[in-house]
Amino acid sequence: MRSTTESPDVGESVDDRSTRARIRDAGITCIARHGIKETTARKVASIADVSPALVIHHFGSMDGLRSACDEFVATTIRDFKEKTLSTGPNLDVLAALRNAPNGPLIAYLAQVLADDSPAVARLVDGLVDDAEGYIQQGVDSGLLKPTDDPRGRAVVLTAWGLGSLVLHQHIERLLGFDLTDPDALTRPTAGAYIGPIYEIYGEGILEEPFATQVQQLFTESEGTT
Amino acid sequence: MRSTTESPDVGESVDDRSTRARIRDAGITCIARHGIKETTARKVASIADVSPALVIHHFGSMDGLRSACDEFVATTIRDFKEKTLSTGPNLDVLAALRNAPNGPLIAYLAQVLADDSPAVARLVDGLVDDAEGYIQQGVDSGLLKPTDDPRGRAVVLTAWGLGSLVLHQHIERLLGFDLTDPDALTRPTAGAYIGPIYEIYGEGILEEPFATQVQQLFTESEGTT
DNA sequence: ACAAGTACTGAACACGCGTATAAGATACTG
DNA sequence: CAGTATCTTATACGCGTGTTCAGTACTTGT
Repeated sequence: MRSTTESPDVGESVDDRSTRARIRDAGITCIARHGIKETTARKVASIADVSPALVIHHFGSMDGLRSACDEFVATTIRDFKEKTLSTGPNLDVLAALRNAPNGPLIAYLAQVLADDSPAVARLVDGLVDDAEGYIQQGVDSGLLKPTDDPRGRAVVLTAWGLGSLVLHQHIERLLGFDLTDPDALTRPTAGAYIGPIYEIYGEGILEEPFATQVQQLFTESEGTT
Repeated sequence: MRSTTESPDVGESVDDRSTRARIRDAGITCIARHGIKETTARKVASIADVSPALVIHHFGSMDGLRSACDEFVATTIRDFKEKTLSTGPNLDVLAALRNAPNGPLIAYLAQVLADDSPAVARLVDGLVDDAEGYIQQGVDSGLLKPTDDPRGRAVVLTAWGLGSLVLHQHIERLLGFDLTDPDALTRPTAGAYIGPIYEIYGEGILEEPFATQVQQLFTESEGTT
């Protein structure tokens, strides 16, 4: 079908290292920087150094570009997770993604998570699935306490991680720690954010007698559903 | 100055129960339903059943309307919190707001939290302050464990609560529980969300030996700042 | 070398947007 | 009653948007 100067039988990868990929990456960059609604065909075109018409020519519409960006980010994340799955259990949903090299993935996520799309929904579902797996690993290896509701715990932990990412501006204002920074974990202010988290993860925040009391309150009202 | 058919010396309240307030409420409703970027002068005008020009006439610009909405929601929340402050400590940032009667406050928050604005930043800061106060109360009364970093704990807990709110669509998809529902806490699916949370709040998720290990790791790298 | 098809651009279209302006309606003040 | 200030609307302007279209450069297959 289409080829540049290389062998045309590779299909996807040839198609991808060309202008079309540059435009897609420009879209990801623009969304990561300015958000979805501020990402216009002309801005993307200017970043990719092409004409606005070419954006439409390659992706059909701005919606098509959006889908392509979502899809690409999702598969990139999935691929990267597979590669680093052997790192072992991790409670930070984003820990693995931080080391990913392909552009501003985390900032893109922060912008896109709030505004729902099918690809993002699938991505989040995948992250929850992974979290559930990681947690199970942790339980098996004796690092994490077991639970009656592994799925619920995975959803809550993922929501906390991703939700904090979406609110990164507030967290940065309040703690001086920017979650969208790729090197966030090595910053000196990282402890201000991670410290309280692992304090809660470690021992909880409820005093013992009250903890078991609340615990029973909620294990009564469910469990039989 | 301005009055309808009532005494003109009350100032604000007279100004407020009239068309201007209807437009402001229409703005809040529209933002809560469709988000900020989708909230246009014409849509707001249609909801308030007035002409688009009147929106500008009363608020100067769409930015003015946005500010007025932010301000109104913020003061409404602040007022309501003051009224129900005697309820005692609470770990759910939104628990108090749920009972607030004035329209879709929570849905408004969910739409606005991601997209920063000065009023929202102040509101979030206030919520963190309140959380810190609540937590201190809890510690004093023996319900909550003390911490070396009360501020950090308050920020993290608030971020978790608000972040989950922003991601309500994902949580609803995964757990069947809608955080923007004013009566969310009475729904039968509430336990699926609240259960895991209070399990973590109660006992944490890390097994004891590993917990203290991680704990020391992070108390070493900070504390001296 | 020639035909065909693809990559790419510049200009233009229709549309929805925020907003200004002028005029009409309405209600207070004297 | 007239005068005046405010409320409210209809209309229109300018702009940025997504997208279309005609046309040019270039690459590819034969």
